[in-house]
Amino acid sequence: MPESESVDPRPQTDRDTWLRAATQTLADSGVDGVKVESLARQLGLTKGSFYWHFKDRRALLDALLEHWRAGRIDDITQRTQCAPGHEIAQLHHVIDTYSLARNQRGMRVELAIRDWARHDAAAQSVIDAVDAVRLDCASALFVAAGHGADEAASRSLLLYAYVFGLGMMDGDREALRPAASRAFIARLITGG
Amino acid sequence: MPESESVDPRPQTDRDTWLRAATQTLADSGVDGVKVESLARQLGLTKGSFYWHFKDRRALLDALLEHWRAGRIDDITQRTQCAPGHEIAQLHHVIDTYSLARNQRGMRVELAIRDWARHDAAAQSVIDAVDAVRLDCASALFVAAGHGADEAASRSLLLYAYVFGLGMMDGDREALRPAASRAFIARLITGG
DNA sequence: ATTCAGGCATACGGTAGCGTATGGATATGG
DNA sequence: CCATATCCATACGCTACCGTATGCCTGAAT
Repeated sequence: MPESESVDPRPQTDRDTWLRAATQTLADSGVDGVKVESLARQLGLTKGSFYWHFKDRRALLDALLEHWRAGRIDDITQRTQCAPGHEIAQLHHVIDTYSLARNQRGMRVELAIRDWARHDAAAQSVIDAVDAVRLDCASALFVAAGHGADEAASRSLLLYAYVFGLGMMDGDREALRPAASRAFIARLITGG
Repeated sequence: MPESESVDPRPQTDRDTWLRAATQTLADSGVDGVKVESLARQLGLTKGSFYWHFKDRRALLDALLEHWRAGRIDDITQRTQCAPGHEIAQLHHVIDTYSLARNQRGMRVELAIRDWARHDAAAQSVIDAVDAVRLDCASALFVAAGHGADEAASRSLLLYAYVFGLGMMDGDREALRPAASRAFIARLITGG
């Protein structure tokens, strides 16, 4: 009985299969669409498999949240690092990352989790943590570009409220927003 | 047997009771929380009452959507009329209407319907109609204030994306947005 | 008083989902 | 060859919800 601290060589292979399917369903149908038996049918498995990998449905949802939180924070910290003097350009890149039709899937996941957070404390906690990092990183860029702390915070809030509001208003179809309009709005937000 | 055209003296009293309860539940728990038997318990009634007033659950949801659509469009047309020369002030009033903590309930209904629209064509159609009126009315104010058509459309989109994005980001609790910050953001959006 | 329709309760069948219990299969190490 | 652990299927009980069928009650019209 090796009770040593060498816990797991690689036990997450099939667990991640469930996580991926759940994330996809979350993006497509919201958190209420993430159902154990529904996912099992989709994967060609049964509940027996699920309840071996997860204690219950809630454990899957918590794992989903944790995975998303870690991924988002990694993404933000990477995307907000730039050479001095290029802060505004970097902020424009952040805006494009969210408002471009590419990676529309990420936006759907985000919106689903935000809606979920309206009824679930754990989801709200993850949203709060991710938003705090986002606003801090964006504010740091604005400050590095020469703005005051208050203005930097205001512009950061406007930036993220805009990109998520836009993602909510034109779900996937990007009609009514030509490139010139997006560029004009981005300049208003960044002050560039 | 009076088969005349005098159809209904007042048959909507109890129907509206169901509609009000459904709207409240929609705001609190999303569309998936609007359940016939749950509403019946909440109202101290049973399904027998519900299925007398509504054909099925879908009829309740459709009535909900239609009621919201009519109310929103009335509200917009009223709120975007103003004396010449006061267009920017009127736009600031529109922003305050949404971003103020007051009538946070209206925001919750709005967010619930927007999330609902991601899976339901009827809800999406209502959202599209309301958004079109909103953007048109706001654009008309910007144009009356002297902006070009393209800039007016861009600023209107930024305005609504911001207020809904903000409503989504800080669900009800209005921390991190002091009055000075809100005023600064509003000036950026309106150009005032 | 009788009739009749509005308004609601009760009772039923059916579906979908959650969680548990248990057994089968495969593989790996002793 | 056997034992143990991993991974999954089957089967069960339970609950919540939808929609329908049907019956009760009350007030108003005749």
